[in-house]
Amino acid sequence: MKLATWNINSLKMRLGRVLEWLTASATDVLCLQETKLEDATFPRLELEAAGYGCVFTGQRTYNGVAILWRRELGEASDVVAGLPDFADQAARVVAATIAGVRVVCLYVPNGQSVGSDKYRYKLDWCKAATAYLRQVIAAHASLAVGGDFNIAPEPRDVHDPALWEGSVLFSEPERALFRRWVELGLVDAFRLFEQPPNTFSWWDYRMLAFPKNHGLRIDHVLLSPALASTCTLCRIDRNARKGEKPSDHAPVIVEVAT
DNA sequence: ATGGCTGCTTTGAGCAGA
Repeated sequence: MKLATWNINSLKMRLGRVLEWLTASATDVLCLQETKLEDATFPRLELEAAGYGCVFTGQRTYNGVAILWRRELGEASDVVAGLPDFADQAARVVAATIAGVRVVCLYVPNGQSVGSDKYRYKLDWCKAATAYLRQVIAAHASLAVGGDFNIAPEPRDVHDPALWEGSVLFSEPERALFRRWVELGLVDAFRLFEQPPNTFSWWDYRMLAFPKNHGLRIDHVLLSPALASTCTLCRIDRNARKGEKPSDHAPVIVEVAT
C-alpha cells in the first residue's frame, strides 16, 4: 500500500492537482489537511467519479481534513471525526480503517508564535492528541498516522536551526510532544531510511523560500511498530511543490505491506 | 530554473498560515 499525507491549502483550489498527483504517484490512500471546505461542499462526487472513496470533516475557511483511497481497496469502516474528550471547534482529525490499516489524519494547530494563546491551544491540543493516540495504538496493531504536525522534530529538519531555535514549529515544548508520540511506539517513517540532507515538506510562499530550499520538515507519517516493520520506502515528493499554484506543502509518501 | 505569498472573507482590507 502506498499511503501519503499532504496539506493541500484549499482543496477547492487544488482538486485537479490532487487527482493528477494521485494517478501519477499511484497513491492508494491520501490524508489531506486544510481542505477549507464545509462537508456540504466537499467534492465527493468528483472523487468517486475518479475512482476514490473519501471520508472527511470540515468547516468554512479554516482547517478541514479528509482521507481518500482507491475504491478497489473496498469500503472504509469505523470512521471517527475529532479528538474525543477535547472540546474543539476546529475540524482537525479524521480516522478510518481501510484495507486493514487504521489511518488517522491529523492537522495539528499552527501555534502562531511562542507564548501566544494559539501556542497554548496547540500544546493543549497535542496533549489531548497524545491520549487519543495511546488509545488508538492499543486498539490497532496496523496503524498509520499521517498529518501536518506543525512540528519539526530535530535540527536536521530545519534549514537554519539556529535561526529557528525557540520559534514556533521548532520550540522545545513542541519537540517534546513529538517525542512523546515516538515514546508511545510510533515510528517516524522518514527516519527509517537514509535520506538526502535538507529534505523538507514545507516552504514559505514568501522570500524565495522554495528555490532557496529554506524549508522545514513538519509533515509526517508515523507508523505502529508492526506496520513500520513492513515499510519499504518513505520520501517527500518535492516536485509537487513546483508549477502553477502549488500548495506550500509537499506530500510525504510511504510504502507498507498489508 | 523551482522565482519575490496565498486563500479566504458579508469584495476588499485584514486575518491566518507557518
